[in-house]
Amino acid sequence: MKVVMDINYINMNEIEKFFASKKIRVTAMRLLIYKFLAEKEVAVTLSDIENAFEKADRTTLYRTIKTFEEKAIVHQIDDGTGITKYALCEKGCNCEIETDLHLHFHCNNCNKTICLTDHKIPQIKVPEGFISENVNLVVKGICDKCSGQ
Amino acid sequence: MKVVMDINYINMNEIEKFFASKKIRVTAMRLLIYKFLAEKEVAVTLSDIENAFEKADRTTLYRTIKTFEEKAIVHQIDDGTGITKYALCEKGCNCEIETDLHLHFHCNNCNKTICLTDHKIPQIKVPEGFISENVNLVVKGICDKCSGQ
DNA sequence: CTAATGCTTGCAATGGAAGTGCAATTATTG
DNA sequence: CAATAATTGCACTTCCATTGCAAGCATTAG
Repeated sequence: MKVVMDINYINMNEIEKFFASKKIRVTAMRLLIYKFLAEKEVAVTLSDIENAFEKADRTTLYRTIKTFEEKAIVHQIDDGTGITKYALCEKGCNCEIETDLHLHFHCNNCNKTICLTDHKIPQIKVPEGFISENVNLVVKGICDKCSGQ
Repeated sequence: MKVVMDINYINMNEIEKFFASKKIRVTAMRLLIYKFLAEKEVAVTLSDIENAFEKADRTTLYRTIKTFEEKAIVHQIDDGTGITKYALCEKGCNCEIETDLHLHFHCNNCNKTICLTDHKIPQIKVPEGFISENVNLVVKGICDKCSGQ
């Protein structure tokens, strides 16, 4: 796939180094998708990415995201809309590590889902015999932009 | 649809009264599905119900569950598997009321999802400007039955 | 530099779950 | 019993997730 590289080269170099550190190949598609995610403040669906890159194949986007997920570059968010969303992991975010989970906010008005990375999930107690490995917490309501009006 | 009523009649009468109090009609299908849910300790998917009542149409099961949901007889659970699950509301469970939310536990081993009705969700703080209306919390790990071995 | 290898991409197709329109059936009410 | 309203079953449709295979491109060994 040929793309016009109208994107910041300095940034790109950094991303390339980042990809190398994650031991994945640097491809145009991956760079573009990474950049797209980095520019968004909200979690996106596969369809969002699809619409942003209409020339690319859905499968490629899908597998790119899956690759990112495996390498802990993005994390999946299940916000209860039924559609899986994705967002870049923050610096130092260790999504694989159970204790590092932040919560997600889903706005019922604008339908956007945001990572509240500063808001760690409190310790949840589970009954005797249960072993907690992972916690998913989604708060639904009205986001700051929608409530401000 | 004709069904063999090989089920406890005394129970059935109670369920009928319950349905009446919820202002929904008593039908064979609804009684059977309610009984099915009551006998399960875990949240079930539409497919689970489908497999249990192979003679019934999927649409009927689907709409029955939707009716139950509207009348706050069952509540939906989104446990992150991507498939919506349902469980009976407990006595006094007010799923419509945001403050009454309990957490759910999803076992990564047996793949079952359980309502931990005794475990209320702690108050979650959201940033300035955000309005919390609803909280969904799913803990994943190993359940008591699977960890006991 | 070139060939061999392996990862990446695109196309086509599949599968599963959710949801809807309509007609037929069943229950309720007057 | 007749009229009305709710419920059920069938046939589709839509949408998202996922996979197999072949072609293309990048990396490595020689």
